[in-house]
Amino acid sequence: MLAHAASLSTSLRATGRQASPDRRNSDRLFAFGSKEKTYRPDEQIYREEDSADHIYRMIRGTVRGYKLLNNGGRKIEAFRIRGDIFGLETGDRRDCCAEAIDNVRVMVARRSPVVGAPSDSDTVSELWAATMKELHRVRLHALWLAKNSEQRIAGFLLEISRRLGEPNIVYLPMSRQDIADYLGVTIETVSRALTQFETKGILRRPGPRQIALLDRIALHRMND
Amino acid sequence: MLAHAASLSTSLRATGRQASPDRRNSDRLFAFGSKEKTYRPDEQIYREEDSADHIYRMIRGTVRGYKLLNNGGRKIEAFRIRGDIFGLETGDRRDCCAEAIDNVRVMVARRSPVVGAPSDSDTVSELWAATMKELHRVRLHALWLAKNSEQRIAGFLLEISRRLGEPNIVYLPMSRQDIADYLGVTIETVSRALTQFETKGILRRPGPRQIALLDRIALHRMND
DNA sequence: CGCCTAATTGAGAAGTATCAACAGAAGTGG
DNA sequence: CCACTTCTGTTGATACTTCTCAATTAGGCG
Repeated sequence: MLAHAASLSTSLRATGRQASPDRRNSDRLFAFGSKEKTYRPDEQIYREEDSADHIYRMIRGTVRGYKLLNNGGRKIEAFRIRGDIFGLETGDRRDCCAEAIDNVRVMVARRSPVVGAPSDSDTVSELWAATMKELHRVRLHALWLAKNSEQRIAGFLLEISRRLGEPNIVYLPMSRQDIADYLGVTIETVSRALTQFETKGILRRPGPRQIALLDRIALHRMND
Repeated sequence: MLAHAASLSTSLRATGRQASPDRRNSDRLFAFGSKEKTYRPDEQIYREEDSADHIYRMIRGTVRGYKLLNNGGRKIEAFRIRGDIFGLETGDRRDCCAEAIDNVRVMVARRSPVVGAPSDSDTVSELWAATMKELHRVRLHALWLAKNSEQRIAGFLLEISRRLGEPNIVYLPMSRQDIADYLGVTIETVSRALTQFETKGILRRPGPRQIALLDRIALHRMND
């Protein structure tokens, strides 16, 4: 029982840092009867109002989590990439959709055994870590409410680059429409900001889906 | 142990609904060695980078949780009112400030005993419920990224009215600047939207801090 | 190559911020 | 009690940002 307490406490403290995509970080969550599934581009993983029976860990590819707006629009809440855990809901029904952007491979675990496995303290700890990480991410996203389009797009580039391991060239898995729906702006605004950044020498675009960040400092300065 | 599993599961499911401000909902969290504290208007409760040792439950008054932006601005992340639990952090340091708006009374509990009390399944359950409720709230807030000023202000009025129990007249505890910083717009934009709503007969303003919502349906229509 | 879709660019309209002026309420001191 | 100050909120004019709609270009793929 003390072990339980210690691990829960540890997980609460550990989530200030970003968890590595290392599989071991969520081994316990997906230890019992979990299985792998694959999805094709634009294939739905779950819809709003589906029962929230399972949680997922990304193995490969990119997933968009989004809500359909009543005006016909769409708001993307998160992009999930390798190592991310998603599908943690507040109720027993999904409150957003999830669908594959490209070819996706995930691990799927039933939520009930995970939630109801109290003797395994590591499982509880991992669930806390994943939940706290998600809370932190959403809080940061909500901060963008006070930012203009340039700042949002700069922030997006830094975020996606960091999560992909800061490669020389970022290969964007998502379309301009996806980016726009994530940031709450239009595709034209995204496009214009990228053009402007390229003009200033902040980035270079070898192709529409490829972006080389030449000056991360400049991007950081916009947000701070 | 099965009781633990059941309660954890239950709390996950229960948080889709809004918890009532009833004290019993968080009795266990504040059962051990918690004490009450009061704060005067604009008094700081904690700062960013303070150690996140305690969690709080609102008894009376209103608190703003906010981050200072590097451009000198301020982004309010949440208003906390009677019954709300706040101070749940992802790391061991505060990542936002909290300060009293009016005369505030809170219950304060050390986080460590709460987190490290595994034998009390209700405590774990309540911590889950509070965390999940917070996650849900922040997710909704992030959705406003895609909304214009009119929609944000309509949404704010509905939110604050609902949380205060939908009285005939909403007495706003916070200033226009607070509202503006919460929504990511300017005070002038807030003011103009209120004027426009009043012109349309959607609301009436007996005073600057008093708003009578005459047509909630119209406000809902703006967001949907 | 030719088709189809995604992305970019341009022009004008709409939305929002900025700056300035004004109004009203609350507090202060005579 | 009144004059004065101060603070908050509202209103107006203008500049800037972002959206909308349309046209064009660039890439991907048969």
